[in-house]
Amino acid sequence: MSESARAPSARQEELLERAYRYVVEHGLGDLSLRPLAAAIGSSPRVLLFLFGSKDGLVRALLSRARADEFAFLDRSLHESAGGDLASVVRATWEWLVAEPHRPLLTLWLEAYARSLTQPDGSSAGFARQTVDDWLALLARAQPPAWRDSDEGAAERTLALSVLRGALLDLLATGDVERTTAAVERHLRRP
Amino acid sequence: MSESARAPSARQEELLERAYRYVVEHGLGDLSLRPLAAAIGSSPRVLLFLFGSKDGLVRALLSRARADEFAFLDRSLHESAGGDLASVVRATWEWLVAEPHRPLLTLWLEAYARSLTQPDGSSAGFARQTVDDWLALLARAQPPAWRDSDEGAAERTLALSVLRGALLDLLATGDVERTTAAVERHLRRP
DNA sequence: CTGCCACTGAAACGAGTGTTTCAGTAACTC
DNA sequence: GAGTTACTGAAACACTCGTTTCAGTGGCAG
Repeated sequence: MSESARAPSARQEELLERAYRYVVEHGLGDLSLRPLAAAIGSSPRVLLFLFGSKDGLVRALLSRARADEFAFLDRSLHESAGGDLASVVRATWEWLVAEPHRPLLTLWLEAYARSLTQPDGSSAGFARQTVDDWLALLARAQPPAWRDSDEGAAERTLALSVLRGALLDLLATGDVERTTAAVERHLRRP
Repeated sequence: MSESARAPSARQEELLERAYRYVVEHGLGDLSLRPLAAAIGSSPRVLLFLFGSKDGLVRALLSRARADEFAFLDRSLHESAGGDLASVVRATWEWLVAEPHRPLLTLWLEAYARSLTQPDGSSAGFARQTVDDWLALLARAQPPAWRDSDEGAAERTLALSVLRGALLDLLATGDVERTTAAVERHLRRP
């Protein structure tokens, strides 16, 4: 009856944190319990005990990744409180372009692709959720009247597309200058 | 000495074609020789004989996928020959948004993420190559003088970002109207 | 001291993996 | 007919996988 994922214990949070750092480095694709356990000083037995199954562990890791995303979302929302859409986009791009975030963003993309490939797997809904979350964030930076119009929806969808499209380019080429210039070019037209 | 991937034989092309159709449906992530072979009326032995290894097969599949991409690239280039950047982008989006292409584009995204996660794996360079190919296509739709400037590079990088960002949104939400409106919104400003 | 509880180690289980070995079969060349 | 070439089937090999079984820890409550 035990051995499932109830309220997270202290040990569970600690191991999740270490596993998360491991996954950000190595990706989700060929994640395997034995190498992971060895790297973070644990054992498959314990991971299975704490998270119920490998699937449960992956779910926990993904939700941990979303926590990172949320943390930035909140920070970005407060920093540019009252700012217009352009300033939110600019602040977001600055965060995306920072080198230390690169592995995290690669993991994010992997989870995104995963949730599309296997809609019923451990990463189900991941892609859909991030789209909704970010659109909601951008909506808050729009004037309330404009926000509810179709054109307002198109405007923030476009803003999100520019950010994510440029991110795809950045992750593949590493070309900060060109991708930043593209984002700036988008922003310099009202 | 034999059993490697030399000049593609007739049988090899036939099986590659069937395997490709299988992979477009099932993804690359948990591709496995025995189920694949069973589905396309072959055997692991034969696939290994014809492609040398599973890695060789995956490489062949990815290059087959790129052939699909190239086919569209060429068609798009001829159809809108002499057209401006906006018309090329519009034609491309029409192709991306067509329902039958959805599984292919999901596979494309999976390969893209793969090549970022494991830069030395079977899909090495995939992301980088598609970015370069598409940027080159868009460049041909720009006036020769403008094309070589930094602003020209930023303009086509932005165009590509809009297309791929909107594609990410489309694949996750399936919302054709909103994503199309976003692309159109981008196009309606010179 | 007793019982409970969260946690852990060692080893095994059964299934699935890519790959290899061995033994062919059909077709085409000389 | 002999030899070469391209292809194929059945079975085994050596592994890794997630998961389970069994047998414990150490700590804290009654």
